[in-house]
This record gives sequence, structure tokens and C-alpha cells, in this order.
Amino acid sequence: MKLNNTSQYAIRIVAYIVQNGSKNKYNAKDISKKLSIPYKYLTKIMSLLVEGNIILSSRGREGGYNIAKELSEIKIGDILEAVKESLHQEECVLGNHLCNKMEKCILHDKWLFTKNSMQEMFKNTTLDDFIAKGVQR
Amino acid sequence: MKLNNTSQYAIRIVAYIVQNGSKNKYNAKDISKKLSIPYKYLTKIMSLLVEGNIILSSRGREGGYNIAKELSEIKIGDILEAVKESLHQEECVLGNHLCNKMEKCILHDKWLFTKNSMQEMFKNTTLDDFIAKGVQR
DNA sequence: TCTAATGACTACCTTAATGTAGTCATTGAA
DNA sequence: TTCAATGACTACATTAAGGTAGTCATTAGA
Repeated sequence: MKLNNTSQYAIRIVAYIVQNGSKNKYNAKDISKKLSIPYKYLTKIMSLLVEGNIILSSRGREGGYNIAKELSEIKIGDILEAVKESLHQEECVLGNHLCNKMEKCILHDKWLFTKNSMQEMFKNTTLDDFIAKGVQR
Repeated sequence: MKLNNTSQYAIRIVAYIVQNGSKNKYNAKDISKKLSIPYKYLTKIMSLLVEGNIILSSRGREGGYNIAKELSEIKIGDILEAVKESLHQEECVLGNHLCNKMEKCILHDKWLFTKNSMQEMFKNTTLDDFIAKGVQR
């Protein structure tokens, strides 16, 4: 029961940037080293974050990545969405195919409750929360 | 963000048995058909449930599976444990390696809160809850 | 005692997620 | 204007989860 690897990396990447100065620019090689994420895998994830409007990139010499918006505008949920982590409500704990409007799978209500609270957490946690609290990593 | 396939199947299998009479015996072929779980995959999962003391099996002609204990003694959490779904508290949302006693990853506290509530739900939900509520599937 | 019906075991195959390699496109600075 | 440093793109390789096949072991009943 956890986020997949790609999502974990994505959150760590964005957090790293936020915590080391969101105004600065970061290149892939450095991020890769600092966070021990395989270089090529990292650039793949960065592209997803760029596509998802979390990160801006500039190519060429002196290029790199930086944050696309104000910290208060970026939610953890946005990051997860950018890397396609499935968080959708309609997905049931026992698989979609069992649940519909008429019938519920056995765990439906209980699961939905905890799942909703998790989604709320992701939706409501913005990047400036980390800065504000001075969290280390 | 969901339980893996094996866990989903395991819960559905046990629920099926409970809802169709926990005193009866069920053979693999029937369960496989009724729940649309591939036969061989099913027997693999059944072995895990037997090993985990959720289910009893008897071999040979007229053999089959039945529930090992009283319904009130079996928790959803036990089923998940039997099939090795990882629910352990020490596993952090951003991977184990970042969190230790001294330092916490950025999402640690928030994640832990929702995760705990999920674990509580799994721990506190026993099979007789389903019977009591007359849930369909 | 035989045998058909059952679950157990082992090894393999398939698929999707994870990770790697190579090359192309862009751009600032010498 | 060249070129080195960068990110983007495409294709492939590896790994782990999901799923299948074949055979063995057990047992109730004819």
C-alpha cells in the first residue's frame, strides 16, 4: 500500500527544488546525483512534470528546470496527477468492475472513507507547507 | 493507489465463502468460475490463505476449502497479511530509505495519519461485519 | 484395491512498471 | 559561427507481478 516509484520520485524531486530555493534553476545531472535517481529515468519524470505544468524547463547551455508557479498553487495531488498516479475516486478497492451505482463491493464504504481522507490530504497539501514547516527532506 | 490484484482476489474469495455459508466446503473449480479468477492463480492464492490460517483445505475426492475460524476472529488485515500485502507502518510513502528516527520525509506525518486510519479499518473489520450487514458482494 | 476428483508444488510464460542507451534539438557563450 | 552543455525523444533491457501448464500427492467411494 504505497505510491509507485515514479510518484515517489516525483514528489522528492519537487520537494528538493522547493527546499533548495524555488527561484533557482536545477539541471538533471545534479538532481539525479543528489536524490540518487537514475539519470535517464529522472529526465523521463521531469518531462512528465513539465507536461503537467509543475516544472518549467529550458534547453541548451545554461538550461535546466525550475518551478512553474507559486508554491501555494502547487498541490501534491497535482504532482501525482502529472505522473499519472491513479487516484480516481471511481476506482474501488476490489477493482472497478464490481462496483457500480446499484451494487457495492463489500469494502466499498469503509474504503471510500479512508481513501477520501487520503485524497483530501493530497489535494490540500501545497508546496509552501514544506517551506513553512522547515522540513528537512 | 489500490490493493494489488492478489489482495483484491483474496478478499473477494473469502467474502464469497462467508456470504455463501461459512460452514460449507468449496472447491477451487467452482470458486474460480463464480469469481472469474483464473483457476491456477486461484489455487496459488488459496495456498497462501491456508498457510495464513484463514482457510482450511482438504485434499482428495470430496476435498475442498472452508473457513478456518469463527468469522468474528478473521480480520481483513489478516487476509492481507496472508497474501503478503505490505501494510507495515515503517514503510514510508516516499520509500523506507528516507525515513528514520532522526529525520522524516516531507509527507511523513500527513501520510502516517491517513495510513493509520486505513490500517485501523483493516484491523477492525472482521468477516462477520459483512454477514451482519447483508452486503451482496 | 482402483480410480476419479481434488489440492499442492514447481517451473515456466506474459505483461506492465522500472530503468538504460543512444541520438536529436536547442541555446548561451567563446 | 562553432560547440559544449543542456533537455527531449525513441527504442530497448530488466525486473517484478500476474498468470498458466504440467505433474505429484491425497483421499472418498465404487
